[in-house]
Amino acid sequence: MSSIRVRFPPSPTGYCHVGTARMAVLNYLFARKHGGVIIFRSEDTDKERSSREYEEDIIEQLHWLGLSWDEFHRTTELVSTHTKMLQKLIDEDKAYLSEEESKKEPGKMVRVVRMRNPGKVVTFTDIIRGEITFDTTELKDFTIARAIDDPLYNFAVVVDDGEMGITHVIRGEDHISNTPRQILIQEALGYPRPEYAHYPLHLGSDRSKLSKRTGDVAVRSYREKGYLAPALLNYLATLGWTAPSGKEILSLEEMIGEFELTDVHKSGAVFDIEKLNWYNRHYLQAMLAADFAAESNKVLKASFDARGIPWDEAKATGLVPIIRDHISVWDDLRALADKREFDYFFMEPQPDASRIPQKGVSAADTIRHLECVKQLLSALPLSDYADAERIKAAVWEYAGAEGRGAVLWPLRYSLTGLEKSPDPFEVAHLIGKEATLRRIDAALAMLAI
RNA sequence: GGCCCUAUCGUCUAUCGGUUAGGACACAAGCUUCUCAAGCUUGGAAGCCGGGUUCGAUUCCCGGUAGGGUCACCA
Repeated sequence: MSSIRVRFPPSPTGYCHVGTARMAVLNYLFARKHGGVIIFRSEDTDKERSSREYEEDIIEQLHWLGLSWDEFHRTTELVSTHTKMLQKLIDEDKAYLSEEESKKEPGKMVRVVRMRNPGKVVTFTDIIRGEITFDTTELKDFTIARAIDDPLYNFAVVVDDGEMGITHVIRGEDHISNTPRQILIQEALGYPRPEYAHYPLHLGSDRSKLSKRTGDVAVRSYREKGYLAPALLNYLATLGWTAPSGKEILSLEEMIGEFELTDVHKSGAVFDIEKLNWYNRHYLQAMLAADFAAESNKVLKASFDARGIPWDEAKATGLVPIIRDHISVWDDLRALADKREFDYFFMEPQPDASRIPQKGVSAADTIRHLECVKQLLSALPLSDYADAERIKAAVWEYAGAEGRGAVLWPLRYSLTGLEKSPDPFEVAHLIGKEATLRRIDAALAMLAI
């Protein structure tokens, strides 16, 4: 039996940020590794900026990533306890009500609660960074509540952590300077001090704070672009943590098995979209064929529908293997489809006559090659079109003798109308014998003019 | 600016005083059925600077520099 208790304390003031996800992942791995309890606590003390919509998004995205928790709370639902503790501090003269002019609304008088700062040196041991010391006198008598029934974050956090028996506070290093304040409140209230672990923040490509300017920060936008949950999860976990085994590709279970807070790095890491893409490609390749095909067809169909091109499910399904090794993210497929990269599978291509011959090869020779290939392919029984390898075998000898490029380029270009595409055998296999011969004829006709 | 934290290839990192400083992403070249993609092979690429400690420092200590964080009646 473990007594470890951690928390996910996001403030619902925006859509689930990748930083929030990373915080949750680290807490999750630690808690699950040690059989601890995870408490999701929505830090909604800022009533003006918090909203249920954001809270729901955070819950939805964390679930999408595969994370879970054992208890759910909202800070604002715990205010009566906060008020009680605030009053206790005031009664003991460890805090006091202070009548001052409002900073937010100049001219208006408010009664905030200020901590009576004992002004001492606070030292705490961080699991990731070791000993950290602060002289708290410079903090003066800091504010802990806007009013007796309206606590500020630093106060609410300490009370909630204390009441919920939190044993490990795992959070980003932006909170490291909050820690001495919180320890002061904690000591005044008599709560035990939890273990602290402050991990470094991840940075944007220019090493500044990751923001909308340096890249996407919302988990939902990665999801919308077609990143896979296990890929984002894997990347986020290994950004700032290295598994002892040295493995870079790890499932959630494997990460739990290998995770230790002491292996979390001390320096900030740049969020590298290229590496995320690599992870995503890996997980895309690992998808079950049927699942991949279903999603692939969905994305492709949306593009075709949008452009009014007739949809052919069977052809699209045949395309799946080609798509599979051309994309890293589903968005890549969307972009390819919108750029008409796959249109030739569904409709006649629009080749440019001048580009049918391979560079340096005459039109006359090209016509001759195309005629020969046409003979070979037309002699090939329909059943052989079920296998690209047999189509290849049919023309391979001729192409080898006459120059592969001189033969294969016009073949492929005639079938696709594109300078870049999968090989002609694969294409012929997918569009079938009839279309293959028809397209060769069309190319021949263009060249004859 | 004060305080706190950090510092190895372009990026993510390994190294826990002695290594030809290893790996991954990205990049380049070559190969593999014309093009593209994938794959395979090969290659270039790093210890911020200055002092110590030590027989020996990337590693330990100090200083500098740089970057980040934080200095709210936000969280």
